[in-house]
Amino acid sequence: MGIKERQDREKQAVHESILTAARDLFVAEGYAHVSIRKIAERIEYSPAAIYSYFPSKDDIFFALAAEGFGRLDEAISAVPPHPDPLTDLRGGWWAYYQFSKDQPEFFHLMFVDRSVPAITEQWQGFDLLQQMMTKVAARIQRVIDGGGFPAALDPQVALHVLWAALTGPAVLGCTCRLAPGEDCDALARDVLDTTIAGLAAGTRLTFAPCDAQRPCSTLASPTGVVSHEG
Amino acid sequence: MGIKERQDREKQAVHESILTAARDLFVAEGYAHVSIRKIAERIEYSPAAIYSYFPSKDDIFFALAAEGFGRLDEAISAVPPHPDPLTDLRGGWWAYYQFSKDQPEFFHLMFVDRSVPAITEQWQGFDLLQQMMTKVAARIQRVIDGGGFPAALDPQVALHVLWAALTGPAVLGCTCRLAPGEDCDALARDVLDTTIAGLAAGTRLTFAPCDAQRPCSTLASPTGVVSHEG
DNA sequence: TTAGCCGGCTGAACACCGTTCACTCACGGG
DNA sequence: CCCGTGAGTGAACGGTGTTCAGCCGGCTAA
Repeated sequence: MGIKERQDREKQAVHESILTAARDLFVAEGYAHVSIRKIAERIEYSPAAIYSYFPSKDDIFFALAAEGFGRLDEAISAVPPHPDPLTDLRGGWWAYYQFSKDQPEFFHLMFVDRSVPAITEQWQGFDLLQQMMTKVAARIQRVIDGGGFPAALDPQVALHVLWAALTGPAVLGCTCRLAPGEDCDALARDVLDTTIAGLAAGTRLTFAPCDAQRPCSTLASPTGVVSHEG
Repeated sequence: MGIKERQDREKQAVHESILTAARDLFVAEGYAHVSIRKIAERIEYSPAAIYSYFPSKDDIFFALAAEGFGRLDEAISAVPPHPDPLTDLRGGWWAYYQFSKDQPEFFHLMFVDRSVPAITEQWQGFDLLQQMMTKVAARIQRVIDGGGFPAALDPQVALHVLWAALTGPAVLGCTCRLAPGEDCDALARDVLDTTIAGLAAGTRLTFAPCDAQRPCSTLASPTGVVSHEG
């Protein structure tokens, strides 16, 4: 009896079409111009129908954010490895910055936006983000092993410092906070090189990272709850 | 005949009360929760009345952003000068980061928000921003003169690198992109120290700043750009 | 084959939003 | 004193996210 299966497939197809419509609108016109009614019009359903697939508009954007991490991971993974660990690390971070230019709406949603509370509330729950961090930490470790960074440097700390520093030019770029004509790429490159140089110089660092191995607080909220239904 | 003067004063008072109401709502509930109707209710006028004082809601937020630059300038100026130029510079940038924590809504509006086009369109028109940049450039010059930074370092470039780098942790902090329990202050401190160390190390920089003295008419042409990105 | 149920979907509505506009009416100028 | 001006209003327009009663077609059970 394949009826149930067919129905499930049909449901899944509509679910997917909602995300596709949202994504298309989102990329083309930006987060602010995506509305439930526009999505509904695209998929030729009534606005109310969407609510049997997603509990709220926010959940659609949460799903898009999750997809964004996949895209970012792909973009970073697409960089060919370089034999020199430092150049390799640099390439990975440059891909992160490039992502903010190539997919500004995704970048903004993932790393800047405040209007989708679920994204910040479930920040720890983005597995791909955690995996990317692990991969980058490994690259940093290789630099340390190669003598490019001090042996005392904690890869997790360096990761956060690089991430934070490079997020700056990415944000200034995608929110148009540079003078017209100023080259955001050059600024990002300078920030990246300067940060790498600073790390190499063995600056004393104070940040205490949190990760699965090293949970850093009792504040760890259970979260959960998001039922994308099934 | 003080009638005109009184009328002007009254108009000015209402104008001011609109900004006050908007600011109070804005700081208390965030940009997203400020509406013309709520402002109108606070000042006990009809929503339509506001439109004879501001052409649109965006213009109210533009005015608040301009005010924000005043607040930021005050915050930075309030840091007592330090005899050591590098410590002095560090203190100024720390005040910038602290501003993002003390006035997150203002910071977001000024440096992150994309929903008020006027802010980015008139970015160059914020005199206080230009003045702040000039002041910071002077502080950087003092560090250079004191030997803390290489003589070849362009203060304007260093300014942009520091600004961009430090904006990163500020954004990650005020958009809740760190794990709960992770210390954003420590991260900001590390980014600041790392960036300063990187600048001191004499990293070759490529950014071409624009300012009144050095308008960058033609799009800055990066010389010999590396291609990690492909 | 048919009766009945189940659930996906719709239309209408609610409570908001920014903005516009015809209108009122108190006030000041002549 | 009368009239014009302009500040302020109420109502409306078109939009938003979201909810809900009810319809109806397809599936299941008899």
